Amino acid sequence: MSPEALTGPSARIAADLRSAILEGRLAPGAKLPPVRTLADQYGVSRNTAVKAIAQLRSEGLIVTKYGSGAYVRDEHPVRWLGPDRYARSRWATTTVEVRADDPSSDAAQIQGGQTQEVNRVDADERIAAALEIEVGAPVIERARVITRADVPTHTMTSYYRAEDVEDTPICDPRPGIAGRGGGFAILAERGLEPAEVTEELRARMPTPDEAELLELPPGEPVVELRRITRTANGRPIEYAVGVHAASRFGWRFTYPIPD
Amino acid sequence: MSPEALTGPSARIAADLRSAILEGRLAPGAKLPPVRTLADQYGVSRNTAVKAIAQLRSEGLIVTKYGSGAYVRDEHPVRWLGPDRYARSRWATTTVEVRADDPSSDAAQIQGGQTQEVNRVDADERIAAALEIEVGAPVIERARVITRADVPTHTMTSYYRAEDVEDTPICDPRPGIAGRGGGFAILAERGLEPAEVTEELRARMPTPDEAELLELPPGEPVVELRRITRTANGRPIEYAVGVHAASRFGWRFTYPIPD
DNA sequence: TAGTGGTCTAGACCACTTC
DNA sequence: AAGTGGTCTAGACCACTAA
Repeated sequence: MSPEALTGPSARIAADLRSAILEGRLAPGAKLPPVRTLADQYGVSRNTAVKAIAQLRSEGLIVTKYGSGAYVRDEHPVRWLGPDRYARSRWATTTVEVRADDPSSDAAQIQGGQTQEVNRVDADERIAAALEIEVGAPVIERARVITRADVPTHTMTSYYRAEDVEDTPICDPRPGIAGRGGGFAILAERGLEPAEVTEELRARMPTPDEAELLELPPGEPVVELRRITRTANGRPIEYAVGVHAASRFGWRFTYPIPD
Repeated sequence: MSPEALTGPSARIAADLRSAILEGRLAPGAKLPPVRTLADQYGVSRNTAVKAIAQLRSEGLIVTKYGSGAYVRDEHPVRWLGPDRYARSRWATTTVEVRADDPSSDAAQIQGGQTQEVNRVDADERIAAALEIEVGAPVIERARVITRADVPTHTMTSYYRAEDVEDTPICDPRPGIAGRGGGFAILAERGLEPAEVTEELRARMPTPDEAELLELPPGEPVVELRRITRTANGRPIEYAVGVHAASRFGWRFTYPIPD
C-alpha cells in the first residue's frame, strides 16, 4: 500500500541491483560494478556501497570473489529426490566389493566423489530413540560427504546398531561399499531387509562449520534430513542424518489421500 | 582439525556470542549486552560490535528490537506436516457454510486467522502445466495468508480450473469456506473427489515481500511447497503454491521401499 | 602494479524504547 | 532524559586477483 520504506542509501543501492538481477538486466555470471564505482555513482561513502553488496550476498543473489569482483550467482540444476531413490532395484543387485586401491591407514578417504569415515560411538538420546536401543549402547557411525562435479552437495551420516553390521563391509572405512545403496544391500544380506522409510525434513540456516564444509555461499539455507529405515516388521535398522545445500535439491512425494 | 580462522574482531565477537547461545549460557529470550558495552569490552569501535550483532541476526540466532536491545531468539514450536493433514476424515464431513458476518465489499477479509482473496486470472505456463490446460485458460486463484496466534505462518495460493469451481462457494471471497479442507469438500461435491497428491518442497531465502508479509526475522529461510491434487483417474483438480516460515514447520513422510 | 573486496576506526546523527 | 539499535562518513590498511 505505502511506498517501500527506504531505510537509507545502502538499501536503495541494494534494491536497485536486486531488481536488475531479478529482471534479468544483470544475467547470471555477470560482473557487478565495483563498490568504489557504486559509491561514486550514488554519492555515498565506500562503506555504504559495501554494505549493499553484503546484503545481496546474504540473500544469495550474488557471490563475491576476493580481489576480483561481485558476480550474479549462477543457477544450480536442481536434483529432485523422491522415494524411488531407495528402490530395491537400485541396491538388491549391488555387488558388494571393496576397492582396495589405496591401503592408506587414514580412515577418511576420497574416492568417487565421496569422503567416508567410520567410527564406533555410544548412542546419544536421539540415536537411541531412533534405533530403539538404550542410550549409550554401541552404534556404528558412518559419516560421508557426497560430492558432485568436485563440489560438495550434501553430508549423510548413518547410524547402525553395532551388532547389526559388525564384521560387515559397512565397518570398512574404505569408501566404495555404499556408493549406491550398498548399505541397504549389506543389511539385506544379514537378514535385515529394508522395507519402510520415514523421512523428516527441516530447513534452516547452516552452522559456520556446515557452511565451510559444503562451501555454501553466504545466505544459502540447508535442508536437514532425518531418516529411519525399518524392516517389514517395524524394526529400525538405520538412522541417518543428512545436510543438503538447499539450492541444489528439491523433494518430491506422491501419495494417495489417506482416510 | 585446525583452529577456527578468525577474519577479524567482529567475527571473534560473533563467535563468542554464538557459542554462548548454542551452549545455553544465553537462554532464549535473554538480552545480549548492548553494542556499546561489547565495543568497550573487546576494545573495538562501536561499528565493529554492530557488525557482529548483524551477523548473528542474519543467522537467525537473535532478534533485535529497535531502541531496546538484542535478544536470543525464542524457539518456535515446530508443526510437523504429513499426508494425514489431507485425510478424507478431515474434509468429507465438513459442512460448507459461508459465515456472512461482514458484508464488506472488499475481497480481502480477515477471519479465523486467515486472509483470503479470490481472483479470476489467466493461467500462466506453470499453472497451465500443472492443471493440464492451455496457457491463458481461465483459472480461479484463491490466495490465503494463514495466521496462528496472531503471527502469520504461511501463505497458500490455490488454482482451480474455472469450470470446476464456478458458482461454488470457492469463488466466494468471504473466508470460512475452506478453513479445514473445505476446498476438497467442494470439489468432491462436484464429482471431483481428490484421490492423490503430489508435493514438491524447496527451501530458499525469502524475497523482501515475503519477509515482510510473514514477518520473518532476517536470516530465516522459507520452504516453498507446490502441490498438485488429482482425482482417482489422474485428472488434476487443484494446483497450490505455499510459502512456509522454515522455523515453524517440518515435513514427515513414511512410505514403503519401492521396487 | 593496479584493481578490487574485506575490515576496521572514530565520530556523528537519527529513531525508537524505557523510565 | 537516558539507553539502545541503525546508519552513514572519510579515511586507512590488508589480502587477493589479474594482467
